Amino acid sequence: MDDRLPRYLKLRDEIAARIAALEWLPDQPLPTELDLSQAYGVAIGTVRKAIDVLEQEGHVERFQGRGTFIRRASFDQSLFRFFRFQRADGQRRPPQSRILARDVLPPPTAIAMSLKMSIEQIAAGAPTIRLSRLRIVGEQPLVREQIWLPHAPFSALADLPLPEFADLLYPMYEARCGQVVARASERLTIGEADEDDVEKLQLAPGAPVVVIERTAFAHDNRVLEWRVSRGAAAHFSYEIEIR
Amino acid sequence: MDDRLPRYLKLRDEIAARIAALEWLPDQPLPTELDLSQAYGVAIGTVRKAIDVLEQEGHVERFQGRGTFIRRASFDQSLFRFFRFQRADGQRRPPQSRILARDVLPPPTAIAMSLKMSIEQIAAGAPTIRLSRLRIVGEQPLVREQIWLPHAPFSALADLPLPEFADLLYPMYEARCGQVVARASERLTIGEADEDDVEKLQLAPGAPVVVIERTAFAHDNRVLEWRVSRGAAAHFSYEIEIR
DNA sequence: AAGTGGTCTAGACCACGGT
DNA sequence: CCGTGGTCTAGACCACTTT
Repeated sequence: MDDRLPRYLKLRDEIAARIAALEWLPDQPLPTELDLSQAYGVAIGTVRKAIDVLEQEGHVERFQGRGTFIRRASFDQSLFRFFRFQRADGQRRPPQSRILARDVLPPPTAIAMSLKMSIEQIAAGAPTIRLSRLRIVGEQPLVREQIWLPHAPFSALADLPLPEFADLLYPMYEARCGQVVARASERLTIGEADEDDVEKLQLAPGAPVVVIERTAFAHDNRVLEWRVSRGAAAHFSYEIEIR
Repeated sequence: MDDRLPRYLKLRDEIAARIAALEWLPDQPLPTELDLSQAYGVAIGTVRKAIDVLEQEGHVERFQGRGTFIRRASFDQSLFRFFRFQRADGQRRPPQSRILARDVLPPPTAIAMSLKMSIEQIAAGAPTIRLSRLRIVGEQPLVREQIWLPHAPFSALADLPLPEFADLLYPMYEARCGQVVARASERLTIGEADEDDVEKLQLAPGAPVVVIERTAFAHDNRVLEWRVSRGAAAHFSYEIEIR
């Protein structure tokens, strides 16, 4: 704790720590701004500025009249950020998901590193859960994914019958494992269709493929998930605003 | 002007209009917050909130002790956002630019639309300036670009001898034409190497190519430039934070 | 030393959501 | 109706830049 920091930033850190400690879940409001100002002995304007920062960082969301709430990432439309793909009727619905396989196994070193597993865990052969998944819009397989989860917080998913997996995983992480995804970081590259791409996505061998590697984080910066998604480059389109 | 809008947003709009009217250039400070609060008859906190918004939108930049200034876009590193490419010594320097050609001509309709030219202008065959450019890091040609500019504001560049073009265009737009780029929007897709790519970027025919279309805007939302950049997909890598 | 934006306070009133 | 966050005020003091 740096005494040179302004009060509102110190307060931000204190509240961020309580968020990281899971003191509130996305459906429970934080204390009101007045309560916080009294509890920490600062003016309400200072509390507001601290929460401004947390809001900009994506940790909380404010609703006038209701309160301030922990924010959950909502990437329902995330595939559509990268792939233009519409159903015949022009609608955008979350793609269907088909789990092809689930394995419980110690991860390759590179993936253990991406999951920020400790040296001890890696040496001890700590297991992970690997999901292989196909995402389908209409009848067309669009993207195939491999998803790696640390076993401990997600053990409930190691035994769940495959048919009970929903189309969207993040709500399941929250409902079944109490894990809230707060943010993610992604890396895009271009590769070539491998044998599985040819078979599962019906691509020509060697066709260009967009590869998206995503690391998803909790509010306390624990890595919750590492996934790699592959889809035909022909469908790829991505738009950015630069300021 | 909507009377239901809070005061700080109305004030934001007033200042934004003055920015759009080029009342200040990036090196001249805006009036101080105290001056603005007196000029508009609001409290200084309200002025600060209005400027907060303008700062978030990327219109202005604040410097404690110096003042508040119009922001210029600085995409010096913009190619490196998309292409991993290092010099032998690991440094990242802005790529060199070689202008291959400059033409003054009426644009194809699609590009006239992208430049937001009016129907009348298009019908009258209003000219544009087209630059063909190669961007080179070390000895390696990395990206080739076609850049289209509306003729009127950029006429100074229609006559400038090609050797006087600098590696970075946006500072030239400002210095020679008084045009400040405030923001841009980009669209990424994947294509195949065409004949020019094969020749100028030394790619195999049909090799995957990343295509970046950029529209650059002034503070008043005039389109200043439309450009398309093409580079080998093999060098492509892009990272995003999602919140 | 003078002038700028940054922090902090204390309090009033407004707009919205749920009871 | 009450409680929430949102707006607005007036003023004090701090940190930094320039003269």
